[in-house]
Amino acid sequence: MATTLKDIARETGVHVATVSRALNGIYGVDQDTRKKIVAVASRLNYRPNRMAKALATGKSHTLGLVVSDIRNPFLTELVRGAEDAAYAAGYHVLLCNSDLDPAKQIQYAHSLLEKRVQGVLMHSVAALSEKQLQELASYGVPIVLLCRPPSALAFSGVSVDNFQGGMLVGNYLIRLGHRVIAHLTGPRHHGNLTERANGFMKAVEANPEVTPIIVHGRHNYQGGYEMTKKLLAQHQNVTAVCAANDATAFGVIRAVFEAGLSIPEDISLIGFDNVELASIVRPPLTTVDQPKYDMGQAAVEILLRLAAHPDNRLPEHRLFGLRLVERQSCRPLKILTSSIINKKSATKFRQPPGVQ
Amino acid sequence: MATTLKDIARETGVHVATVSRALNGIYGVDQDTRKKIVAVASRLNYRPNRMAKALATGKSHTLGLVVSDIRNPFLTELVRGAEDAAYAAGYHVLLCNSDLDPAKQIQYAHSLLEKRVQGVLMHSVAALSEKQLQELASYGVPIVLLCRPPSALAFSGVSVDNFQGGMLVGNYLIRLGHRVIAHLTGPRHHGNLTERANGFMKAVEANPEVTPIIVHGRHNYQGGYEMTKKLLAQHQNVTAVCAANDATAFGVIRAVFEAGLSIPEDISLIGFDNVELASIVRPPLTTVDQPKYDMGQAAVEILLRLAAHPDNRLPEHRLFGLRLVERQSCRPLKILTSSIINKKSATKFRQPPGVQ
DNA sequence: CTGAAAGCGCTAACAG
DNA sequence: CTGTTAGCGCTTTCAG
Repeated sequence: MATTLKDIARETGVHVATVSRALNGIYGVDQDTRKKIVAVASRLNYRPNRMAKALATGKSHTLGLVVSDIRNPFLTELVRGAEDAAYAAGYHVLLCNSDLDPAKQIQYAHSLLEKRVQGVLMHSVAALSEKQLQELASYGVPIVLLCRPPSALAFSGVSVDNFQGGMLVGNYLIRLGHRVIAHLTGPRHHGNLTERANGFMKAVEANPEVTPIIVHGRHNYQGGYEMTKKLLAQHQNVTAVCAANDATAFGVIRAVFEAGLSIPEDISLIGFDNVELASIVRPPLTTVDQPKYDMGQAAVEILLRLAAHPDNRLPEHRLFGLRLVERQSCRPLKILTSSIINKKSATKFRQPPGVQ
Repeated sequence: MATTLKDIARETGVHVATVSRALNGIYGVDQDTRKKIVAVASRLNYRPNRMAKALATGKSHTLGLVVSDIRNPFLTELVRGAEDAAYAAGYHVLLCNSDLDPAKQIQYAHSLLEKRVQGVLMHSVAALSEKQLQELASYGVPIVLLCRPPSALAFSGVSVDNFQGGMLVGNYLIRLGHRVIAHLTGPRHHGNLTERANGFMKAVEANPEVTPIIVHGRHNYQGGYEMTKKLLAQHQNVTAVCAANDATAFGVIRAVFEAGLSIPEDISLIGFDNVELASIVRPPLTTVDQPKYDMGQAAVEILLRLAAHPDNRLPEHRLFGLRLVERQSCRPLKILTSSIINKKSATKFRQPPGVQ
């Protein structure tokens, strides 16, 4: 069907090896024969069969990428960064959505290995056991973990310091004067989110005058909405809430709004991730920026370096910095000691316990 | 490195062909030898080399998918639908981001063909010439076009009727009583968006009392913002705007807000696409739903059917229905004839020309 | 039921 | 500079 080296060889009257050399621009082919070969190749619309090439060379020029769900804007951005880096290096990426299902994750990983990808990027691997990961690694194909803390497992990876991120958020809110702060987090043992919660608590503990309220729930829009409903019903005195991530924060916005309150007038809100939407929503969301795109890119860079040196496979972990991006969902809280509170804000704004 | 059929054959004392048969569950292998082979295979952690298999069988079990930018939420959803359908059928998908660059698009398509994908899904092919598409098609690999109208080109595809969608929007707004309606669209010859604009105009023309205002610009958040700034400055009397898509509508929201007006009180707004965000933004956006996920899924189904029948390659086009989803960004306009206008709305709401 | 052999399309020494 | 040969790992007749 498709034209092959052999076709060109026959047509040109030379051996396929020569055609191969000519087309691959290897030094050592007569200019005239090369010209002729190239001409025939283009006339016949020759397209090299990369699978055959890959089989022969052992290089598929393909990477695997498994994420839980590409529709998560955080992951979308990460994937784009990865794809761009791969493309720039002449690689393609096979995209897999695991839906956080460990079995599906493993299955995908195996399929990828069978397709002889030269490396695989994995996100949301928290649910995999160390044994499972080791098994995958045992095939000799480099694996880079996305958004997992640097571990003793000796896997390469890219991540941010979530603990520090949590502290960042906590301190920010405290510095603004908030004293009753709710933190909406995920399920009880979600690695990254728990780290954020811990960081937050660390900040709080350094300031005995602040009261933290930790709420567990689903860390998404719906979950944020539900957690906030509950929160608002039980704690009239919160003046600030920080959410596990932006998606959760969006749910908070809705719930706060439905409760007849305003952000940031009554409740200061801060998210985490800085997805695109954070700047579009109203009020524009103050949040912590994770360099998603760069992380995807870096992960591929590490992967390719690892793939290029089957010897010297020293794992590498890149830790990215976090940055608070202030928008309009937080406001400084006037404290008792700050003498003057004008009428308007006194009635319109929620005040910390004791103020009213 | 990796264990191969040959390894298993040696270990088991049979020929590789037998091993192949045994492992592929082909009828005609002694139960005992099969058992032994399977045992050895699993002991050696055998993973078939799919590339070799693909080379031998001519089936790569891989599909190509080129979109402009996965970060476009519309496309994200589409991609997810496609990936799910592919996975369900035992296929993988290679994801490519072309950034709407025709050269990059063609280049990606060629790379995919060289990797012997069994089919390719392409979005945003408007910029490609018929000749270019034909060239790609000439390789005999089925191609399904995403979001292009059924054409004479005899390509398979999935799409919606954008013209009808435009009418749907126009009629809805007219029925609500709006008389000066702006339509924010894209560049002058953007196929789909132009169709929507045409459909909108069709609706308007059937109602002589309605004044349409067409604004061209970039069909994204920023563009929507800019177009609206201009619109509001030049036309004090608009009471409704429909945007080319949701992203544009989000820009409208911001601009309207900054102008000190409210949605839907002063301006009724309607989008197109129904991306997830549409229900999250405030006010929740009334829009036209495109079944993105289903379209991605359907496209893969068509592709696989085409791939399965190299003979009988009758192109198939699936046209999906559009559905108006009413949320809270539009309000009915009180007309002169509707006798009573209470004080509050008279001062607070914008009224059509002549009312104030 | 199983072995032998050829082949998928390309690369990579190794000779000439 | 170019042809020969072997081989990547698996499938698939064709014999036996």
